[in-house]
Amino acid sequence: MSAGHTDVTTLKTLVGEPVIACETPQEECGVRDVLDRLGDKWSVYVVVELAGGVLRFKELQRRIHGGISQRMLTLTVRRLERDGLVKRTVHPTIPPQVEYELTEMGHSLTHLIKSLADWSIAHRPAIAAARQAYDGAQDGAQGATDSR
Amino acid sequence: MSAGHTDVTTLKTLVGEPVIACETPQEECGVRDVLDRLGDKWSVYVVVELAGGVLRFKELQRRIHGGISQRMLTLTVRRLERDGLVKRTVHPTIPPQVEYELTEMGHSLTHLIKSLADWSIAHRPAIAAARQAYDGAQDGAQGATDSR
DNA sequence: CGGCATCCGATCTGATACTG
DNA sequence: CAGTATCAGATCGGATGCCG
Repeated sequence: MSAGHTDVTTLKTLVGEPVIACETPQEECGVRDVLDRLGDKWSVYVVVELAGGVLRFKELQRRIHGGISQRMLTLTVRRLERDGLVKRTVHPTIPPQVEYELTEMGHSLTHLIKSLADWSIAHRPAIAAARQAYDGAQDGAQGATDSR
Repeated sequence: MSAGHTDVTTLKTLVGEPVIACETPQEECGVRDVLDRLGDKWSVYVVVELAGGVLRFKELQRRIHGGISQRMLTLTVRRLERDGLVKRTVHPTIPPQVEYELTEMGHSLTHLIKSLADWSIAHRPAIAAARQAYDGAQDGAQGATDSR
């Protein structure tokens, strides 16, 4: 995805407080690797759904909120498969039946996602509040009067 | 990446945007909140840099290697500020001086990013191998499964 | 120095149509 | 049902220019 990323030097500790250290210079600490995968719109949802068990294509699509398009589900699932996070099994029947499931590695990622979810849930109120405060301040700064 | 992604110019309009409702456990919906923030190209790096301490705009920009443009840094930092992850302090001096630092909440996110980095580093070899195996298996006619 | 606005190319996504 | 191909619209990200 993109070029020009931060190299490791930027991931180092700045003020003595060890934060995210990276030993391999020139490489991006791998953060970008994961983020590129987690970063896209649907991967996480697919992993989450698959965390619950094996699912067929259509079923997987049906479960994902917001309605992922067939195209995106295919792309997402392919990337996850390529990265070894998801295993795809094709049953040569008619009509075709393809099942998806997490690999060992995929499951291990699940735990991180869980942490992210927990954090998110825990801080959502705070984030929402911050958002409102911010937006509110913007309004006030501009306009005057009122309301809201 | 995301549907509701903001541009500074549209930040205000976002306010109470729904977060893809949740049907089952809350895990899924909460994830989106965080992911939208972690998902974009630079947020994580900014958080990482800020994890080490207070930084001024220019300094922050300088540290993010790969060269983040002023525009993106501004947008990124604004989003983080809006979400209450970063605190922005303006010193009304001439020339202006603006300092950025993580909030309490921002720091707590740092730990998660650390986990992500650790996971990523630990599994990078496996992912690389999976990628190669996948691409290799595709050999035959279609090439081009690029690596990104 | 910090930051907003604008033009513009590069990507990403969804909708649609077609195949095995 | 599962997947591929393609076209069009929405977004993203960088470069540039102006302002306080």
